[in-house]
Amino acid sequence: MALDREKVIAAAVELLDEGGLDGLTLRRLADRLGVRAPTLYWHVKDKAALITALAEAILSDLRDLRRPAAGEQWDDWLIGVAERLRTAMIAHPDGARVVSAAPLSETLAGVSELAIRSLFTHGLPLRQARLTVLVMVRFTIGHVLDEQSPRPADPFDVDAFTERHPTLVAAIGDYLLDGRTADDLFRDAVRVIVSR
Amino acid sequence: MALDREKVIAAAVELLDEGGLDGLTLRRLADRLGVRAPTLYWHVKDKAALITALAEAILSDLRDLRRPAAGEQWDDWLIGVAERLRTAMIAHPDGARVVSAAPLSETLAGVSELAIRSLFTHGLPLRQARLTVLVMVRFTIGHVLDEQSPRPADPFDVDAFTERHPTLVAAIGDYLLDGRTADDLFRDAVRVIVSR
DNA sequence: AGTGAGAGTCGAACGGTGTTAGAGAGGAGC
DNA sequence: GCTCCTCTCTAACACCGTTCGACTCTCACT
Repeated sequence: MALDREKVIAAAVELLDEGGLDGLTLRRLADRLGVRAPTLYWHVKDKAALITALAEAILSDLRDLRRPAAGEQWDDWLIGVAERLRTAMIAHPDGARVVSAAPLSETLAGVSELAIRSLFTHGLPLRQARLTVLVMVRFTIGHVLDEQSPRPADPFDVDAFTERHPTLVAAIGDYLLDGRTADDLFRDAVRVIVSR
Repeated sequence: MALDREKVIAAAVELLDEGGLDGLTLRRLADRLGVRAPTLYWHVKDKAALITALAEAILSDLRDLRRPAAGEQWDDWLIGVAERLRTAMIAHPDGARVVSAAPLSETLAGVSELAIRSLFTHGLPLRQARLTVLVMVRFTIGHVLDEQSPRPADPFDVDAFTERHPTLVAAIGDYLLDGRTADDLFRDAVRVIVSR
């Protein structure tokens, strides 16, 4: 029944799910574990280290990533990877903020490693493989960051916005016709990157 | 000599430049303005509102953006826009963090509006124009976020990292040969997005 | 059995943070 | 003279991450 690092991080994920990154506090985390705040410093060096571990936990779904199946197109495969990355982050409030706050995720490095190697194996020049994967990963983080950012709470004047940015609004409107979802938007966006 | 919102934001930019986002504190900001912290609430609703205004200030260089010149290729033009966006954010520590923390930048909406319209004018279907601009903007933010994130301070074992991710390291090494810079990497990355 | 060394937790405190309430100074307009 | 509005203040609240040093408990070894 002893407390260990793993339990601390698991509880931190719960707290993140309930109140976002701002709701994650060392004192609250300690409360949940039936312990006082200074105790956490025995298991975790820092709050920054906690968030790094949190990022790793969020991305853990990507750890069992497989290379492309025989006969699978590399672009379809890479789109699938991007979707899994987005899904993992979007599963937790502020998930993208947490991942982008972590200096260099080991899991993300593993994903990039595998992806570059797979694209290279499928005939892309090494440089292009690297660029494609880099753009995919960073776009996905930027995109989910935007998806998860708070909607403007201030009195937001839609009409004035439409008047200032008619083409932007028309583009959104055009896109959201016939039942397209945010998932479709993301997939089509990634297609821009991996278009062969 | 009276304090106004504009001066508050200008001082906030100075403070951001000196100490990053963590160094930007309402009390420190008040100090610099020769005033006490609660006074700031007369000029700015919130710290969140201050950061939103800060994002607008950071992006203000993009306000005088011109449409593509006659005969200019739309892809070259869009790369230039991406470079200006990156330059504006990179000019301040945590610039990308500030921009990504702001809910929806008016300036960024203006840039997107102009870019979508320009690409559409140059013959791209509206949907593709929108997707291209969306990916460009969000990739650029994600990229600069990464460029500005603190290098891993922990004892970072380069050899072990290389052993775990050989292709990733080889890709970086290959890229940084013959004097290529981070600017070149960014331009080539954006090229992946706007390849016609 | 006694002792010593860790592992793990604690109370107390430090120096900070954003934010609110309410009082007061100063000038403009009647 | 008086009121209204703009702007700044003091005081305080409820937190925050973090450090220090003391305490308990368990276990291995003599």
